Amino acid sequence: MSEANFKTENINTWITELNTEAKAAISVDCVIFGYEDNQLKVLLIECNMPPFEGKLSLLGDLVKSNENLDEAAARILKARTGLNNVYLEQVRAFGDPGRHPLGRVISMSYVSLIKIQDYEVLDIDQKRLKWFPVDQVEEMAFDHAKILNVTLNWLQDRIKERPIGFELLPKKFTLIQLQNLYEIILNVKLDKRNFRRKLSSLGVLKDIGESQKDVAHRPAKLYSFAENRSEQKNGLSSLINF
Amino acid sequence: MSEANFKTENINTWITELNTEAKAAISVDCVIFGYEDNQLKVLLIECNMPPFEGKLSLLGDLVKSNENLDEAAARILKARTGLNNVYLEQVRAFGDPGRHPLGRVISMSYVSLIKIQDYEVLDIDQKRLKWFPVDQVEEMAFDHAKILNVTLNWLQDRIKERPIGFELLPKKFTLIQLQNLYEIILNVKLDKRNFRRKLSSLGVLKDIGESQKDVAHRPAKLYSFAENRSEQKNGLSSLINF
DNA sequence: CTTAGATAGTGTAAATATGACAAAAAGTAG
DNA sequence: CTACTTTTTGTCATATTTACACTATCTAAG
Repeated sequence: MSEANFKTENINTWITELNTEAKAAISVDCVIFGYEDNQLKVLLIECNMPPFEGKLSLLGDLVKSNENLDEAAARILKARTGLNNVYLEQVRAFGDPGRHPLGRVISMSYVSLIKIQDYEVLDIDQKRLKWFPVDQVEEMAFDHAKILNVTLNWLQDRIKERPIGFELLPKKFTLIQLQNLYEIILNVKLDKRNFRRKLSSLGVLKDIGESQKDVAHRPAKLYSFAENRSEQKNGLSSLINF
Repeated sequence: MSEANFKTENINTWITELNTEAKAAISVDCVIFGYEDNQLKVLLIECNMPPFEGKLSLLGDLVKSNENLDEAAARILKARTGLNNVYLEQVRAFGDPGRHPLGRVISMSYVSLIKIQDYEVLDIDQKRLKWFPVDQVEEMAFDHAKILNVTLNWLQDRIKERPIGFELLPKKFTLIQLQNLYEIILNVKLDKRNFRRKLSSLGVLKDIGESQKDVAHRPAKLYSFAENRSEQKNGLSSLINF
């Protein structure tokens, strides 16, 4: 019986354990993605905690005692971007002992997708907060490089299955913008005509009858995202042809 | 500034917070699935902690201070089933305040798929441990009904994308068994010929040249799972025709 | 040995989805 | 009105999916 401590089904031992060795701090780290200049970017802050001074860090905070995990993530997101009601979802928990130099901290990573244009600079920490292209992020604090990596892989999987790419674009976007977004996030080259055919069969695009302005060529039509859960049968997997 | 506590980037406040309100107990709850008698079953234990005495509970334990989350899950699984090296994956974290009557406990749910025939009864707690068909689980302790529900949905999504159904069957199985498994987990009716064609195109089935014994009819051929990551392009989604 | 009973195993044709591919249309700038 | 840039659109060959029913193989009973 050294393998597992079944005393934990005894209430007194539970109480004891709950108050001693098993306690840890709980945090949430938000991986906030944006899309700008044909690049997938992530919002990071310069860390000032030893031994990671100067390294980049995800936006995280401890979870408050009266708060659930989703609420904590929403609070962090709101505080950093000023945004409410944006795409926000838990990815998974990271809890290696030793992942935090000050003690045991279990962190839930959340992914958020925001329309970068809607983002208000709330950089109360004097310029320590910046968008970084995901493929140009150098060293990170804690295990945040791993968290970012896992979360990015998660996003790549998810965007193939569900129509969430829109969350990263302005409310009105062109089909080329949308295609570029997919090409960049998935690191593939897509066929324009096939991409459009697939998308229109999904029925989530709404032609809003407007066009681009101020471009020195034929303006592209603008679309918006119409939630329309009709034909999600095959997801978007087949957008991809290598 | 009332929205988020940015003092957490100050090391002294971090240390303070890490040692006061933000601490919580960390646990892992394993949702251990098995498949038997044409039913998807989950291994549960009768809870003896007030106020949930007599209710059913997932198999969980506190995470030890020197242990990471995956290790904790593997330990619990080993202790309860005697099994090592089986399918085990983190699903997500549950951390509502108040989810545990004795204080704040953050729990990571893990899903495990086991070949129920390999399971050794390690019921040191006198018969409180039992397999329950997932659709016949009545009241559960804590928020375990929610955890079970989320995890089951996760399994249903995942089994459509990756060839993990095998994990629930004996090493040698028939195609009909495999089809039944999918039908029951996904709650759909599948076409025998289409199911087989799709599966053989995936290239993960190995005909082991044996057949069923002791059946009063034509015996079915036995197959085993051959890890063969060739053609996972479309997953198994198209197994399904409604 | 024959037959009945039970379940396993197999093929094909029609519809749909995919992948590869290029020319015409719509605007701006000079 | 011409040159330039970028958007938009269709078709055909191939692959995949769906719908559908009969034959093969074994045991058991007579």
